[in-house]
Amino acid sequence: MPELPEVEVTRRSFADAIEGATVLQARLGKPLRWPIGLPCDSLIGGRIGAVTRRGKYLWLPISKPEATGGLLLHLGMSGSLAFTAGGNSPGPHDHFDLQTDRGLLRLTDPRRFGAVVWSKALTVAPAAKLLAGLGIEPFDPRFDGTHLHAGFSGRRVAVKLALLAGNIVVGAGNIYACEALFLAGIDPRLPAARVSRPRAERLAQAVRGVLGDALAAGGTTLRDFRDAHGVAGSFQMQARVYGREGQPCLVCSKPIKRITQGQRSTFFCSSCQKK
DNA sequence: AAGTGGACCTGCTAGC
DNA sequence: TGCTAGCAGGTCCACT
Repeated sequence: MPELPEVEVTRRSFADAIEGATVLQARLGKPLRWPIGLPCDSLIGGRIGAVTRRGKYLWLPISKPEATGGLLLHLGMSGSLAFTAGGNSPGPHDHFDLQTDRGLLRLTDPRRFGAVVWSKALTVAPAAKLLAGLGIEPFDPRFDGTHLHAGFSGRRVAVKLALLAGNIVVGAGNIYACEALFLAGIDPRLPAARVSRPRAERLAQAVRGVLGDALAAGGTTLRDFRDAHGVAGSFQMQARVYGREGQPCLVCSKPIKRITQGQRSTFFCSSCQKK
């Protein structure tokens, strides 16, 4: 589900409300991607700080007199967070609850590719290791065509896969990588190293543009994405290529193609996107 | 080092 | 109606 816009929309939808709350109870459901790394009960009494985001991870600082640290959250493919008054008993896909004096933060994640991991700080293990390979934030002013071009140099992989890898720039998952390449007019199969400087500049702008548009639209809701208050996103209405196999390109009317790259679907217009 | 493919897990849909 | 194959928003890890 969640690429950078969905994670950021989620963050914004509950960060202010939960900041300063005190943990009353915590509960785990079925195992997620990694063990949380501490007994849930030891979170009780902790005070929640300002929620931040790095790539597709959220960081929820929790401090106690005797222990300070936080929870690093990832929504995987199918995760979402809800922040509610509470009272509902957990369903079969609710795998983490953080009951606070201001409401219940609940992670729902059917496929359980998501994660909730305790770390004493972002700068130490295990958080530091998980964040170590991440590329630059797309809204960082230092992210531009020069940065992309440098990251692509020497890479023979297809540009789509280089974008998706997240070690050059974070945040563009399968939907937004397809969309950005369409907007930049670049064939997703082009080897990354063969993207020229000017095209890298266009691509950087396209990545930032599409992620920004998606953020403004509240993210993409293909099936089940909701923010922490249950609000769906609407960017799927604006998608130019993703999920549109066989439908006419909005620019040239030729049918959108679907191919497989790295065992994932890529949607593109073979007429508008050039090698 | 970079590239490739498998792994994790569940649910939904299309097709027979 | 029921079964099966294929697909899904992510990313880590082992292997070449």
